[in-house]
Amino acid sequence: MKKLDLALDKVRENWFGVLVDDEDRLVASAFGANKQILEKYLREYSWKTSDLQPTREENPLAAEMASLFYGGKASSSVKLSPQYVSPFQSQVYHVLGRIPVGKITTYGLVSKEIRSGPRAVGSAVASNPWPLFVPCHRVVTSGLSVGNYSMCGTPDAEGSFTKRQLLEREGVPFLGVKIAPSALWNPSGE
DNA sequence: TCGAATATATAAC
DNA sequence: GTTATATATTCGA
Repeated sequence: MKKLDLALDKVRENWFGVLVDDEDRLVASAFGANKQILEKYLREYSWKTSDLQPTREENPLAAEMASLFYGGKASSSVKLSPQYVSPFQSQVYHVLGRIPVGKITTYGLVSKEIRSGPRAVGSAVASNPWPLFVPCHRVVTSGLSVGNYSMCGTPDAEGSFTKRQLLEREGVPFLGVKIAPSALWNPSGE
């Protein structure tokens, strides 16, 4: 890898940032209301994983990410750069990629699918470098409450609120603070 | 290597 | 509602 580029875009009240490698593959993505926090997060991720500091560039992937955030569809051709995630993380993200739009699954069901434990799945989902592109917001607790969500690396109430909004825009039905059981998707296909 | 820290699940009160 | 305990993976001293 020769270089990394960092691209930022603002749509309505949020900033969207992507880190792409020299083959235009997505290394990491992040979003949030605060541009400085967003950029700092992506630069630190870049430094920790590759020892490269990215240059500032334009990239259409940032706008695509905004589209996903506001309920649009992904253009199918986004390539993810796999080199900075563990084998265990890859397994988890493969399962997440199969969750249909408008459905959710739980940390426990994902862990059964790959013969691991729910807590380990939680850690892997929390460290997803490609939020929105890998739909980690579609994983919730076994009690069907929304659960936690990190933005720029930190989980908080704001994150959980955003997670719920994402799910609602995708058509996931809520009953009060819980998700309707009809929206549950089981990765084992039963 | 080991101990602590997780975006958990389950059972018990 | 609250604990207590089991659990897999990761990270740092």
